[in-house]
Amino acid sequence: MLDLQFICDELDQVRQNCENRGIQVDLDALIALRDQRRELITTGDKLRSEQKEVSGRIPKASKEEKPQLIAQGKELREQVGKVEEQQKEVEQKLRDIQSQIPNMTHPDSPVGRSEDDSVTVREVGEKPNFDFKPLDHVDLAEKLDLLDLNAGGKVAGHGFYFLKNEGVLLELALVQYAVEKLLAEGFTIMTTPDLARDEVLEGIGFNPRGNEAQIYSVENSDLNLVATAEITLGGMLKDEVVDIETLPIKVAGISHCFRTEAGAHGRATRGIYRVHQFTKVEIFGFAAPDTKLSDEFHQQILKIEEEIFQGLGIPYRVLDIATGDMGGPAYRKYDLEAWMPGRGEAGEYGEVTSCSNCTDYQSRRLNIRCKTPGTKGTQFVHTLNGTAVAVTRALIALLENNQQADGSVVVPEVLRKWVGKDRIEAR
RNA sequence: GGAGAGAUGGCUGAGAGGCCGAAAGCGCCGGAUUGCUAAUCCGGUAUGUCUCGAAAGAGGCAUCACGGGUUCGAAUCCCGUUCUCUCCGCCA
Repeated sequence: MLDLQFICDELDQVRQNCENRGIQVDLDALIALRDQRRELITTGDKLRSEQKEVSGRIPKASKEEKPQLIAQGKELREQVGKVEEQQKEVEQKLRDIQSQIPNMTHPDSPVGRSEDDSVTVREVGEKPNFDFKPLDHVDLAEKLDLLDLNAGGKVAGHGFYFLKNEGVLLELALVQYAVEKLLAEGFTIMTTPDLARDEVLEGIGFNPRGNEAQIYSVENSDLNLVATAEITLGGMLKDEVVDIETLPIKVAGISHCFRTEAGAHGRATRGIYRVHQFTKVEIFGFAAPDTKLSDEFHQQILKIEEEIFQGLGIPYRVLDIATGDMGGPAYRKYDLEAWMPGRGEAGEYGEVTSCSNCTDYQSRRLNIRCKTPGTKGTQFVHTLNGTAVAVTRALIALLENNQQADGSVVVPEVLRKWVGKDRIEAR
């Protein structure tokens, strides 16, 4: 959520930004509601002030005066009630509009409405040159007995899967590898709840119960299965004020992620590219409210993500995501797309990680602030997030890039200590 | 799951219908003293929001977990929710 004052002060900028991001918001209605709200506050404050004054006189008033003052107090109470009701209504409408407005955008982010407008920053690593027709991860996993999609479908429906044998070891190894890396980078690691309340989801920028919600919600409760540990890690400091000296706070969480993928039918439905549940190691940061600092932090997170894929020996490219494709909370966003030789006709890039600087967009609604000693007031912190490893997609890239002519898959050096072997052979 | 106790500022903790945005202490900031450090003394020190102001600032209102209610008036009384603690039950 953007600051209301900022929206009103910089209306043209905000309007242009909504345009760039392909979001339609009725900003004029917002301004009208803001004015209404202001008026109601002024009237309400006056009435309350009067009410306080009247009730303050009562204990000292004479017996004769009292009944009249009490009657006056009653009258004022009713008026105050009415104004407050109106104010609530107006504020609800105001908030509805306000929360549709996306974050402002980094001046260097490419402007454009679709993912095709995103800019490739760099391509890293050598794509493998196969002297045979490479298989896709589904065929590979079947040969090596790493994955059971049928069983997943039977038990929970399409989009669920069982990992088996070295598939499991690879999942655990990828998690360990990411955790080891993040520890070395000074992150505090945690495992996190796989469920979270509506208000936390909303604070992070997810819409838990809308029509096209990507979220599984639990009936008769305000809980939802999390789509990412970004939700829980960000929610961790909800309503707190931290000393600015403690920033940046660097955390990382291991969690399951659940996504309904509503409306995504038919798009890359084969295999485990688009699934309803996967394991992820997520990077999260709380930074001082200074775009220069949070941008630097953002670059650090990107660097970590890249080093993780470099370490795995998987070729990838970095995309600077276009304004229209980055989602509401992000101020700037990068994606890593790994080379997936089994995708499409002759291999394609597929998204494996992303990282965003959300500046104060999430913290404003979550009410996460920091305080600078010796100064008045508080400021909303900046939040950042990124994927260290999303297991299923990393697994796809890993299997497809490391396949051999005989159908076996070479285990990347860095994972061998956990997988316990160099190569996964067909059974 | 059952029974009970509780939630107060950055922290600890008093207050039990009006004199309470809230004692005291800690912490922090400014100053005095000080060879340095420590100690001592004095003063200041919540957040949000609206109005006025170029600003410094001044004023109104709100906030004692959250949401309702009672009352002329609620941190204080009542109801609901969330969370914490203790005991019992169950359990990996």
